[in-house]
Amino acid sequence: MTDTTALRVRFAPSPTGDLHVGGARTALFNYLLARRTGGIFILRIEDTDAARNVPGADERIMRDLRWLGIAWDEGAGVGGPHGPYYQTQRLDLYRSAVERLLASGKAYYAFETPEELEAMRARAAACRASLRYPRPARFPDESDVRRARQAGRPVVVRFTAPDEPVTVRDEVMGEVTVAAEELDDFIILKADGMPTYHLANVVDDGAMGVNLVMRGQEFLGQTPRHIALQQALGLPTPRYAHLPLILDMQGRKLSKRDGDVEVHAFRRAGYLPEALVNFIALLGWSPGGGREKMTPAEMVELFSLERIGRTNAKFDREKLLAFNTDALAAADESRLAAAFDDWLGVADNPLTRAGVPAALRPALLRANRGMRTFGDIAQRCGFLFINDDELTLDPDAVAAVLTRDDNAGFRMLQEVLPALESLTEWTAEAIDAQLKSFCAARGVGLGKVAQPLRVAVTGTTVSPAISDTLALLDRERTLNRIRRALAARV
RNA sequence: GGCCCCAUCGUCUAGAGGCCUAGGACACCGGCUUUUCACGCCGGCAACGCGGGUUCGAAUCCCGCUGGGGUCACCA
Repeated sequence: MTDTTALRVRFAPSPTGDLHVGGARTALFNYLLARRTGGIFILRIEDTDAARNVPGADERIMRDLRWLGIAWDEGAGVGGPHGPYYQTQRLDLYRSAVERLLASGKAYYAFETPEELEAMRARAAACRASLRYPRPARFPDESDVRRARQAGRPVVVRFTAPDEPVTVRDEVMGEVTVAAEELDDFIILKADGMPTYHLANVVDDGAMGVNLVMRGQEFLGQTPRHIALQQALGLPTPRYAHLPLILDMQGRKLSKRDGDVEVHAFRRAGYLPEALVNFIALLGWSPGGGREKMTPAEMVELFSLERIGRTNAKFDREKLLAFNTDALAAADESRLAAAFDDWLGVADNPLTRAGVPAALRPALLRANRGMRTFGDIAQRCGFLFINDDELTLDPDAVAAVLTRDDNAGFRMLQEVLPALESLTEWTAEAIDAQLKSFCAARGVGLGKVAQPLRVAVTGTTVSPAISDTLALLDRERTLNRIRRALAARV
């Protein structure tokens, strides 16, 4: 194919909820292909289902795409020469398409109620067949429409499906032919005057010059309808590339049941967008050669339609977690700081509720190297955001570390307290040195001292390295907490 | 159920007839490191769904079976 015109691709979500990882991958692949080929990536909002639209969902989807680093050249939020990019603002276009179809006998009015259609479907199902709408010998005319309206019946427009088989040449799935009998006279204009997805999608792709449609495989079966519509409307048929699906670990269509699947949920949990993007890029695509870790720029460089697979992929959170751990470890200081700030702005946990002073952030990040998500910081450092007199010691931790062996832990606390009190330079390094010399002098392992201290100042057995834990907490609060623990000893 | 798509370790995948005693990553198991949890390091386990062909030779090509998924809306 030696097409010299630039590729025009699009991502066309309906604003019915947050962007989930499946949609994010579709958007990503379209974006990568556009960047790779010097094409244009369009974002169009398909909001023709008034009942399902969620106010603000469009903005949230855009917010999530931006966070992922997926930028669009034309579309909602940025404008462009083919706008507006919200389908509810393009209704005239669909109506005139319907008019043309009606005028040329390629579409006709129908008046059944949902209940009647349901009954027809039930009858068809009884004969173990799916319903094909019975096309009338004579198409209703305007006077029939008037009568139907007066009778309070719904008025829809149906497309006259072709009586020839339709072949989709899909660039991922190959050639797929659907027999004419499989095509039925589907609705293109709903009773509320809104176009259905099929019509609006085809009309807009035509109007926006979209010449390659890349979307989820669940649409493959609909594509013959779209091609038939394009032909009836005199529109060119774009290239198609249907992506394999992303399933949950049970092998079912990804849903909320399997845990959070929204991009925003991962942002709030403390994932890095580059890790998420890298991970979802590998669901259904592979650069080959065992290559996995890539920067966005490398993905653009390596991406190609030919390397998209055909088998559905399961969404493995464990592997994503591993990617995030690695990305966090690989991020340089400024990147990490920026991502942490971002996370503090969107997450909701004891840390963010307390408000983390900017001055404390670098130390927090340093003390938590090896974390898997930013969420780990909240788990490991919550003790910093509790008042000394409100800190409660976990009974299990006390039993295991302080009272056990005839209060060995408490006694150790008693002994190490003076060593800490005498320390004036309160840095992790100084604390570390002091604790080590204390241990060396007594001939005990650091663990024997660290755990009692950890329980006394955090109330738990888990926190950053003991020197970091104490340094983070500050001298006065550390000593105060040790004294309180000792005083509380029965 | 009709139609369509798919089929390599538990998972994501590499593999485009001999390079495969099938490679990598995650998970898992074992060990090391260690001040807790993580992190890190080393090692190990683990797959071509089944049956027929084609071929000197098949994970790679063809057919059937089985299994999985999608779709059959006035949702997209």
